[in-house]
Amino acid sequence: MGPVPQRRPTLNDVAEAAGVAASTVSRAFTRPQRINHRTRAHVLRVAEELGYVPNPTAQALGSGRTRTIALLVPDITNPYFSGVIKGAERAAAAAGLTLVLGDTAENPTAEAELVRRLERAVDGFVISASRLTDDELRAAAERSPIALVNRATAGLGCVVADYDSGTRQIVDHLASYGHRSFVFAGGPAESWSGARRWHGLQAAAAEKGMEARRFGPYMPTLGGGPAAVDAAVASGATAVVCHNDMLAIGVMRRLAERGHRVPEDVSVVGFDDVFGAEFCQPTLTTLAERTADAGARAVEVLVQQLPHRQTEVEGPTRVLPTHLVVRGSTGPVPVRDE
Amino acid sequence: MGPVPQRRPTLNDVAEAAGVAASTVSRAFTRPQRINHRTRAHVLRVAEELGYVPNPTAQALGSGRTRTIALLVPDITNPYFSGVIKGAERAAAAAGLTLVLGDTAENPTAEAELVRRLERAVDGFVISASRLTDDELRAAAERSPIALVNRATAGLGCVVADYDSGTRQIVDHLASYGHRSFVFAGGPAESWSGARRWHGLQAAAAEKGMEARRFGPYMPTLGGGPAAVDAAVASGATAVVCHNDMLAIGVMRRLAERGHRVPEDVSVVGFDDVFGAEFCQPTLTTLAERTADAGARAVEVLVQQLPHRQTEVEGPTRVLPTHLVVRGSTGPVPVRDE
DNA sequence: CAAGAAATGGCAAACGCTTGCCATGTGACC
DNA sequence: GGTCACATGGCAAGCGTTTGCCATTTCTTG
Repeated sequence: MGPVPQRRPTLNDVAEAAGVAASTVSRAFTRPQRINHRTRAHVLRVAEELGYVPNPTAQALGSGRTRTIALLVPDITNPYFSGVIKGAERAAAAAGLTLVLGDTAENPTAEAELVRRLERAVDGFVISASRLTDDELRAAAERSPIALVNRATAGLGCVVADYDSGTRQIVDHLASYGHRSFVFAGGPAESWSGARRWHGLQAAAAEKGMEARRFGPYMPTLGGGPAAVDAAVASGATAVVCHNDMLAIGVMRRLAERGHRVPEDVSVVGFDDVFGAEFCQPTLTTLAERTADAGARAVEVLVQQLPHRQTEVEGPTRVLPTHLVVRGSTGPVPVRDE
Repeated sequence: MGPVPQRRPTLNDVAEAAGVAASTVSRAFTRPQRINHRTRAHVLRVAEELGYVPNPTAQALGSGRTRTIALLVPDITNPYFSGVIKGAERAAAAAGLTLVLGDTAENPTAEAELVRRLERAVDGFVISASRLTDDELRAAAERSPIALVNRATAGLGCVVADYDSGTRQIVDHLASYGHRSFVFAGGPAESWSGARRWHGLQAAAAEKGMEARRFGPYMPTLGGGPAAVDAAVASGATAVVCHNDMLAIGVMRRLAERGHRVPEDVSVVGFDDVFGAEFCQPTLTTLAERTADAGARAVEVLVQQLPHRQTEVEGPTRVLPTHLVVRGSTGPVPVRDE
């Protein structure tokens, strides 16, 4: 019933069949220029005939390289990360690497443990929206190459979205609709991108002479909406900028429940432009990032740090552009009768 | 700049430090009952002190088991699979297994190649919505244990949604609204679940004396919408059941573009209840599956087939229930003036 | 044509762990 | 006290590659 464990040909079988030493066969596969062209062709042909496929585990043991990298994300189900995953998947495949996926459940402890657990099994990590501290990250980077997505930590390879420009776009947009203030519904306290977003919003608001207040932290999910709304509404805000789209959509739903109209009574802005932002009700104005690009780029950055890098794709573009997608959830500031 | 390759303690280091043989240390970790309780405690303490962590690669080479499984999905970005991934992730972690993720790009060739490439690197596969033929799957199963999600192939472990019941629910729902016929906008021809869905719909329609017609195949994505709509509208359908939610949403958008109202002019039903279905415009009536459960269950089924299974969780429930979520995209059949 | 360089292939030692088999120690039982 | 089964630990042979080093050949050059 189970699979038949019929022995598969090994490198030695090929060596014997081809009448050469095992080392020659090995090199035929991994060091083409280290071996005579004709010998190589011969070996390859014999290998082909035998149906030989190198055993990745043995290769890893021998070489110390697993040709595998790990991608850690806080929540696989969050569509924001789907883009990162997809991009990383592609880039990894292109580089001949296998990708293992880890869900850290938005949890620093789980993240640290996952790193620990996978450390020996992979050649490096891409960590998206890490919840670890800079020191923890640097410590981990002592042991494995690491590239970060949406998190800048000195000394590590990082790929980040351009929040300075992005937040300014948001603030300008709100200002142009006459809003004189807004509320920021913050996400997890450990979120680096959350901090960047708030920082950028504050700076842009100051430039424009607008008032910005922060509430939270809230869960960056639909479920975070109610709490955020209740606080924001109580404060009399005319616009609420949310840590991400999930929260923004949760906020809009809660607003609807409470009888507030979007955007007539209050404008809502999100971050990420996730799948769904363009068909929720109303459609969501949000700051779009190039998530797939970020994932792919991070893998490239990581590959640079791997021993025996062959690619030299390195470009300076590690800050990825963002752009505001204006939809139906933002509008003119309401006229209050007070 | 790169990580310092400081040597990590090996099993032999621990053995030496503990004054026992390497085999004893090995067994202390992997065969608790094969060794004296006190010796084990001692070894474990020494290992702890040294910061020893077994090298998974070496373990794999020695034992032939990688403690890693692969999950193959047609499209990581499709929120339907996010649930499966999440469930599989959890179950794998619970079983102490590492999960490798593969995106087959809805492509049988890519899928087959991925299996081939990972075969030696993992202990088994969970394949979701496989596009391979039964024979191909069985051939692959000769070499590695395989569990299937939403695909039944004789001889393999399978976890499927209860489409017979689900499609009947859909048809009953439409019938109760007075629809006398509907159109099915089909997905990829190789899709097993697509076939099951259509089969169930047909059977249920026949029971109810309704007429059902099938169009397609269409891309099971937003982009598939336009083509599906153009065909469906031309046929004068009052209801269109779509292969999945992505297509359904694409269909609704196209309908709106073409000036048709949902559900007043035409009702739309999807499958999967993906994230977004509850807040698209209008909200989508759809058949919900327990995707995370399916992912988790499939991993359990796979684990059963692995050598040295310890769990005996096996239950007969491999057909997971489905339920229709009625929302705003379905309504009474329109009164036509002809 | 000699001498040194470069190309090529082989040998054998890792890589770090697992596991079959054997030796010893221990207590049970008669 | 002797026999035996069992518990426990050690030995050493793998597992299938990679790779440093050396020996031969084959080229280059002056």
